Amino acid sequence: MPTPHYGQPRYRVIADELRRRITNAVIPPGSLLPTESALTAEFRASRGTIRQAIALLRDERLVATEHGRGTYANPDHSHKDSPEEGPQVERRQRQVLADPELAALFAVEVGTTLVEQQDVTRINGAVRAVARVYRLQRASQ
Amino acid sequence: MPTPHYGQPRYRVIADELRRRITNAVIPPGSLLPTESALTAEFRASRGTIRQAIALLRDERLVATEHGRGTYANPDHSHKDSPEEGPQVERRQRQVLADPELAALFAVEVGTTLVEQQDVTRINGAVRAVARVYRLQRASQ
DNA sequence: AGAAATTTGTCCGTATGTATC
DNA sequence: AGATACATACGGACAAATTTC
Repeated sequence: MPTPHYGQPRYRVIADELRRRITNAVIPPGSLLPTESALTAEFRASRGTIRQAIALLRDERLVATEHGRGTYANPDHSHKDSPEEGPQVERRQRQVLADPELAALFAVEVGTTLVEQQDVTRINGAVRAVARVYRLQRASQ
Repeated sequence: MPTPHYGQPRYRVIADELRRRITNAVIPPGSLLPTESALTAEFRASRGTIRQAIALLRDERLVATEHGRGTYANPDHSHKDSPEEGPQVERRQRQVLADPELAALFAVEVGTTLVEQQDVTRINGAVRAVARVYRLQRASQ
């Protein structure tokens, strides 16, 4: 068979199927996925395609791969039975003292009080990004 | 042809070199990187290896790829032709080591390499805000 | 408008290196 | 030491989006 990939690419279809099995606990949390060669046989895809699919799940932190061992499902078991889906953001604000780099940027003395706002973005409980925004403290009148 | 990868894998070495050129403006912001086949010739690596290197930079948001067009360096066209007085943003990426606080958030070891993206927003030349976003660096594939 | 060339995207098959058991 | 499994790398083929003529 040539290489037709109308619509969804093969590796995405395979990733979707594996994701379904993991979220439905067909592949239980903490257990090993089938080996790459087993998946190669099951999906009739090449190893490269299987690895592309697994790489997608790895980016979602849905699996974790260990060299020479295998690929584990759901490594972070924050299993509070909370069916969270979309990203969740925690926002926190605090005062910090300007280090030399920030002081130079804001053109203030080192040690000047700055306001730091920190946003922690989580996807499925795993931290995806930490954003910190620094501003000068607002001069009150 | 054998496939030795002593020490650093080739795609990582190539990614490091391309990252250097971009941050040193040897490849100016907004410009196109050499095509995959050109990079194949220059580094004498297969196309797959070149694409692996570029994928790393894409994960760092250091480049952006468009199907049929090419891969752009530093996709942050913040300066248009119009001399606006609005806020101007300078974006910069660098790799930093996780301090204890970030390590705890990302659930990684202290010293793990993170990607930091810093945006400095200026209004009329004065720094108004400094934003730093931290993300995990993609491990492999 | 249309065909050709260019460039990235997907997929395959294979070979070899490296880590774990 | 041997077997198993993932990691890296090569080369070839065709698909799809864009640009060029």
